[in-house]
Amino acid sequence: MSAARSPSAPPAARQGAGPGRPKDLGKREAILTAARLLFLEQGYNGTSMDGIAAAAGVSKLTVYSHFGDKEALFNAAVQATCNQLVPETLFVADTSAPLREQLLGIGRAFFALVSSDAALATQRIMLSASTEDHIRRLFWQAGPARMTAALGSALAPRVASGELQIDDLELAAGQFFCLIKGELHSSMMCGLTSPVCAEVAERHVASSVDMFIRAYARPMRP
Amino acid sequence: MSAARSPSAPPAARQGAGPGRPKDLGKREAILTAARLLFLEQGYNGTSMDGIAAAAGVSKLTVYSHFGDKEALFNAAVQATCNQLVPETLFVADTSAPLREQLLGIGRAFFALVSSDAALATQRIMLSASTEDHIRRLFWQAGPARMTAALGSALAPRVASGELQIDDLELAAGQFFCLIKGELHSSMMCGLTSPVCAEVAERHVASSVDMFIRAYARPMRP
DNA sequence: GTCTATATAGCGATAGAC
DNA sequence: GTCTATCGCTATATAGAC
Repeated sequence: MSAARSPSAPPAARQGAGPGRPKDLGKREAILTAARLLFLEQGYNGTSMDGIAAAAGVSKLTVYSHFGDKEALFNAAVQATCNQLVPETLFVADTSAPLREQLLGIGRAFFALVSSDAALATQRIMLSASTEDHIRRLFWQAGPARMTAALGSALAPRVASGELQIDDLELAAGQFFCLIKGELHSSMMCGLTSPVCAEVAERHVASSVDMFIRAYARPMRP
Repeated sequence: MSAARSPSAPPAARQGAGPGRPKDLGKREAILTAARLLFLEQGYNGTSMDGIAAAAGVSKLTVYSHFGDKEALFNAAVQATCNQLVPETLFVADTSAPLREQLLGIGRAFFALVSSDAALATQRIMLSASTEDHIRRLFWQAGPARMTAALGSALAPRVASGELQIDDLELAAGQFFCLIKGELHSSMMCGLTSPVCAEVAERHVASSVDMFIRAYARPMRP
């Protein structure tokens, strides 16, 4: 239902700029881009190699020649997406700003990250029953584990200075991220409130930060 | 690879007790039970109608005669599982017990619920990309929405008495459940720490409850 | 009302031509 | 190195016998 292309048309001059560039890398990149998009949109089982080849503008055998089989292509797409989604420098331990401002900044960035369409789709794929456990663990290491570790490091100076009273830094970091995600994130994963308006998001982040501060800020007895 | 049954053997006297019972209801129930189990174990796409028929001990056409097609059977399985998973009476507003004890009881029950294999599998199915949004919303109404509303009602007397200082009850209830689930739940969804030991779970619930109390218990100025 | 056997279609992976 | 055409397998859904 998609054979509208005449078989004698030259396939070149459609992908990039000049015909003299190395075709290999361009096609490989196009395949990987198409695979990432389709896997995120339709899941592993819902995506066919034919569809990836068609979306990339290449033939199916070209896909198989670059990546071995479907699972290898899926792994490559997962790696690429994870590496792009989580930035290298997550949070700077900015002890000069007030605590609430620092937490608000981290909370806004994290909520925007997990609320993005790409992240929602990634989580759907990762938590799907058809995804194997070793892929899920790979995602856990590349995503949530790095986040909690980074937040723990960012919060350590506040604990050392006595501004925060936290026994278990990793536990508190996990609690912070769970609050920031909140039920809003769960409802988005369930298809409700798909694009949450900026004002609602800001109020949600502020509520979470304030609750975290009330629970962990220095109590009355120094 | 499973044709070990002789075709001349009578298929009766294998399902229930007596041959005089109505076969219709028994087979329908068997099909629904098998469908629920397999859908939870292997997801929608991963489960075949052949597998359901084999697990139920009936033929494939019997499945099609009772439920119209695969999607209708899936919907029926989802409805049945949701209705069974969430108990009718969730929490009693036990204002006689101390606050911490009440929250610990609710937290233990909720954590045990969302950590059960059935609930984990249900959430995998619900959040999967292949599940349609209207099914997800149905699950949201039957599950999380009822939980937060019930906890809000259970906490209302504590707020009225001044023991808790909460502006938005629904928000606080959602925060409580997010804390109880915590990163432990996310890691379980990702295949790590599959059966969490009782001691770890108890410490996790207690940490969440204590943080909630520190954030929302009556401040120093009455 | 139920079962065996089959039609139809889509997908993953491959053979051979250019 | 790339494309067209094809094999083998599986799954949904159905036709006809008992």
